[in-house]
Amino acid sequence: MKIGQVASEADVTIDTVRFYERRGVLPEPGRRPSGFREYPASTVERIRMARMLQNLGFTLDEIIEMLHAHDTGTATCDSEQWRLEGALDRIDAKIAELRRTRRLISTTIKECRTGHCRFAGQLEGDRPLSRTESDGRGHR
Amino acid sequence: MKIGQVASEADVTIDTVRFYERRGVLPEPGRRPSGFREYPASTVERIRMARMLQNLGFTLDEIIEMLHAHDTGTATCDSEQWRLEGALDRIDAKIAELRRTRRLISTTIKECRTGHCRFAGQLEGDRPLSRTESDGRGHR
DNA sequence: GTAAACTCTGGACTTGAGTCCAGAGTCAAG
DNA sequence: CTTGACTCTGGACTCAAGTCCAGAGTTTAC
Repeated sequence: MKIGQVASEADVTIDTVRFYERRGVLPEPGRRPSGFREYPASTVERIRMARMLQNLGFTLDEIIEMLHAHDTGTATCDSEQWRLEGALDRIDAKIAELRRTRRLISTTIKECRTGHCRFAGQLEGDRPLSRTESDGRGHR
Repeated sequence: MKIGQVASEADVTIDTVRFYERRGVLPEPGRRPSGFREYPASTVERIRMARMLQNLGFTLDEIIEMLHAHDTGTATCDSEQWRLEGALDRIDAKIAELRRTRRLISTTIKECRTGHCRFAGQLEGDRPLSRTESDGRGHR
């Protein structure tokens, strides 16, 4: 596969594919005599996996580490080495954290409903300032 | 509270507190006659909440939106308006996505164990086309 | 055998989220 | 008081993760 096809199937730009190569997310692909990169179909999966992990808040460096661990672990694939599993631990940790945060938000909402908002006094309540200016610029 | 105390209790730097103010995560605080910012204790909670959400992969803009929705909803706190709940939906969505990704990784690991790694052929040494065919165990 | 579409390299640019001064004023403990 | 810690502003800087060229070569469909 040429880079364009890989990119479109993995739903990223060509630039991103090349960037991933520079960063080490993807190994250097083979080249045609013309210099064009030639990818195995599996590259699409690899990119998709990387994007998923990124979406979940992992940095490229973490992802590179996971994939690299996988790559090298693959050498002894049936051993316990395959550390892509580290990703599972991380994901479990993240899920747990999401649950905690969810509970906290839930609580916060209930508190607010009963008039004990823990963010009270941020704007209303203590009018001191910030609400006064009418530039409407608001936040964001 | 002065900025330094807020920062240390929320476990961020003073610069971050001021940055959050510029971005709108925090409303403009009151000032002492000297010009020093004066924060209500609740600011610490607000920052902690923001950090938690960030940790989970939400961008500052999303967080600002959630908090702002909360702030304005607060005015009618017992109404249905309180859209911080949007955060709950997002968190639920994220948990669902984490689960899906977890399953995918799990599968990938199993595949590899049985010699059908979907990333096969990425490393050099990859037999020409990543056939990853049933040559038995992983690879190499 | 041509266009149109694709790919190459290398570097510059962007955006998000901070981080780091410098120079000057303020606070609080002794 | 004085001194050392704290705070102010505004702008420059960093780092990650892309994104966007320009100018030149390659492939493919007609």
